Formats: sequence, structure tokens, C-alpha cells
Amino acid sequence: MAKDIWIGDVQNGDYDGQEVELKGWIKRTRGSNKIRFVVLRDSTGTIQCVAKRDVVGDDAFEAVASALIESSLIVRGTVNVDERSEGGHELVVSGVEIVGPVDPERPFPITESAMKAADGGETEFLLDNRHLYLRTSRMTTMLKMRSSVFGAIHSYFRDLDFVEYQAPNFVAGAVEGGSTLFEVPYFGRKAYLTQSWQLYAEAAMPALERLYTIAPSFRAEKSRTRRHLTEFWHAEMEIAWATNDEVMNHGEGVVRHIASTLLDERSEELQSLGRDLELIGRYADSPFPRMRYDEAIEILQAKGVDVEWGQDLDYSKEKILTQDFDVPHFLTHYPKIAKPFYHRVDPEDDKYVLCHDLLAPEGYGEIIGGGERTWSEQEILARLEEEGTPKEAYQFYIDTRSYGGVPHGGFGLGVDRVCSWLSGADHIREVIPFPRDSRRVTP
RNA sequence: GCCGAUUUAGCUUAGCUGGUGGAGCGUGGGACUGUUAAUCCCAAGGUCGUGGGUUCGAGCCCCACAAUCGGCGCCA
Repeated sequence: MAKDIWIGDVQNGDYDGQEVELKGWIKRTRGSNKIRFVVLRDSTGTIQCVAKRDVVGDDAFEAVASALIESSLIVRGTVNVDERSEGGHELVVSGVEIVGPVDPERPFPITESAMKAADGGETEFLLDNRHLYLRTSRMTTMLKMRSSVFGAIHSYFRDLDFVEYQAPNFVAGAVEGGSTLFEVPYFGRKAYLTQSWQLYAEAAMPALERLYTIAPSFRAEKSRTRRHLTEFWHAEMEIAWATNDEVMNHGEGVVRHIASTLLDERSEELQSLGRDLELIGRYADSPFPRMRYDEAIEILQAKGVDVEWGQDLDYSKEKILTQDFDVPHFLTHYPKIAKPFYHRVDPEDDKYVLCHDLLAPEGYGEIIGGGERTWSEQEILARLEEEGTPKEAYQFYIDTRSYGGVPHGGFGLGVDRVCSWLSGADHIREVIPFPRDSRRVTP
């Protein structure tokens, strides 16, 4: 029953002149009462199948003629090289079996008009029918790109002997501000969905020294932007004995490795999305410049932007700043008052913390946030006090500093944001199969 | 949380100054032996988001609500 012939291989010329059996779904049909053209789709590509009435017989011909888009079929025939067929190959059909028919009362709803209106973006209708939209060529392309991005992150860290490590998704305390926590009932108590793997990773840092994960994080932000999801995939790393600069080296390393992996594995997909391969090549090959927060403020002020020292840089300002960037840039050394307690204060100037954000070009904004962690027990207690954060929820975290605290750091990378940026998507929703935002948890 | 916009057939849309809502795709029927989103002919399919108001008369004007979309704040 398993299939062993893939349409992509047929289009590559692996079966020219041979008798084959193809399994797939109807993408489109056309023809007359004597000859029918069925464009068959599988996960690897499409091919035109030609059924002639006098060859296949009346019954099979009528079956093909009445089969609607997205019916599943098994088609037997001979592979023919023919310029008239898209892809250069076609199947001259000798026999057909309709496996899963489509009811004419309920034809496949994702029509050309629905796709055309979306024009690569998303409409309410397509989001409501996401389970069916997944099998269109644009979504298939996005999902293949996404798979390569995940694979590249794993291979980057594993090749450097990082250990993959899992943290719980039910947690008791916040990493970011408490207002963005999803509260869930937990046997009469309250628990929250995790916002980050970080605090639990820091607990394992003395055991594993180099660790990473790719896992979902949850943030109850009512953000209505093309960069936000409430459930997003978070690639995080934590490394012992490392400085802010050394952590940044890994951030740069993994992002460049993702870009070069996409060029290796998905150049066809990149091109079908209209991406310039030279541009992606530049992301893979160029070093990412590093700029201190103060420098960014000066640049913005010189451009006439109304911004004061001490403010966190919001997206509208990031956007102005990144306009002139042709590769991602790191922003480092933010003012202490703009960042939470776990960022280590710069020993050379206590107005700053040793942190970094990586800003993607082309208007895609922040894709990495990270830095060196506050690692001594005294410092972390002082920072919590300064912030007015109650220390009870973080007792286990403070404990990790009491027994052999060492300098360390890490970062979190928004995997969906990276997918969105590198594929040139109009919206982050386009790169995840079932997007979750403040207005949508279905389908 | 704030600001702005949209809602007409399964989908995508047109709709003039307020005077009996048109089309393309899809579906069904018919014609056609090489089509590329095939083409040609025909048909079915609409209480115009919901509720109220103004008017002799509302898809169109007013109010409320809802859903959706875009942007901001916050972040990955």
C-alpha cells in the first residue's frame, strides 16, 4: 500500500518511458469529452496526467471526468517526456482508481478566487479553512521552509555539543511581566503557561553547561501586529562561562546557519516565494554588526525621532533604525531601567545591562533577545528588590546562585519570526500551520 | 488597552443621487480529441453581518452591537 514513486522524481526524469503508479490528489482538471487532463499533486510536486477515452475505456473516463478538485487517486500509466506539459513530463494514463471522492454538493472551498484575493496574505475565510488551506502550494512551501529552519537550529547546536533539554510548560511564575501570562486552572490552584524555558534552563546550566531547546512559549499579549502570536516557537540556549559577546556569537551563528541551510535545502521554495537568493546569501555570509543602545539613540535623534535615553526601543523606532540595515544588527547595553532583573548589570557602568537584541532587516524587527544573566546571589536579590518583584516565586532560581554560581548567558530566538523574515511573508501567521492569536484558537 | 477600516451568493466582488441587486470563479446540464486558471452555451444559488431608527420607499442615511482586518503599545 505504501507508495514508492514520487511526482517530484518523475519530473526529474527518473522514470522516463516507464510504466508507473502515481498516488495523489487532483489539483485541477480540464479537457473535452474525448480527452481529459488531470493535474495530479503530491507532497513533492505536480504532473499532468492525460486520459483518452479510447484508451482507458468509458467507465474510467467518466470517473476521471467527474472527479472534483482534491479527490484522491491512484493513476497508472507511462511517463512521457512532453514539452506541452508543465514540468516537461506527463503521464499517459492506462488506468485510474478514485480512492477518496469529493461530493459535488460540498466542493473543495479553497478556490482560485479565494487564493487570489489573499495574494499571499491571509483572509478570514482562509484562516477559517486553515485545515484545507494547508494543502495549497503556498502553505506547503512555507511548511517545508519551516521544517528546514527547525532542522538548522538543531544541527547548529548539536554540532557544537549542546544538549537538548526540556522545561515544563506549566509554571508558577513569570519570566516577563506578569500581565502577559495565560492562567490555567490546576487542581484547585492556579498555574500558568510558560513564557520561556530560560529560568529552568539556568537550573540545569551547572549540570549541562551548554543546552538548548525548541519549544512553544505562550504570551497573552493582545497584540495585533504581523509579528505576534500568542503561542510561538521559541529556540532558546543557555551557556555557562560565557560573556554577552560570546552569547551573541551563537545568536549570529545560528541565524547565519539557518540562512545557509535554506539556500542548500530550499532554494526552489525561496525562489517560488519571490526571494532573492543573493540577499539570503548575504544573511548567511555577512557578519552581523553590533551597536550599543546609546549609539542607536544618537542615530535616531539625528534623524529627528523623538526618543529619550532610558526608553526601551519600540517597534516604530526599531523600524526607522533598521531601514538602512542590509543584514541583521545587534543592539547591546540597554539601560538597566528598561530590562528585567535577570539581566546582568554591566560591571563597567551600572547604568547598563549586558544584553542584546538582534534586529532583522526588511522591517521584520526583533528576532533574538538575550544576554548575560545576573549570576551572584547578592546581585539577584538586589535587582529583585530594586524592581519590587516578590522573590517568593523565584526561590528556586535564587537557589541556583547559592551553590556555585558562575557567569553565564543565553538567548531566545523567535523561530516563527525567523521563518517569516527569511520567507518574506506578509504576516507571521503564514509560516505556522495553525496560528494562535488573541482572536483565534480555531481551527 | 487605544486608533482606523471592513461586512452583498460557497469564494472574490460591482452596485450611480435612496426607487424591484449584476458579474467572475466554483457547482449542475450541454458542446468540443492537446488543454495549461482551457474555451463556448444554459441553469440553480441572495431576508445585502445582527438589531433598531429615519423615509412613501434603505444594500446605500443615522444609532447600537458583533465578527473580521490593519496599525500602535508590549515583546520573540
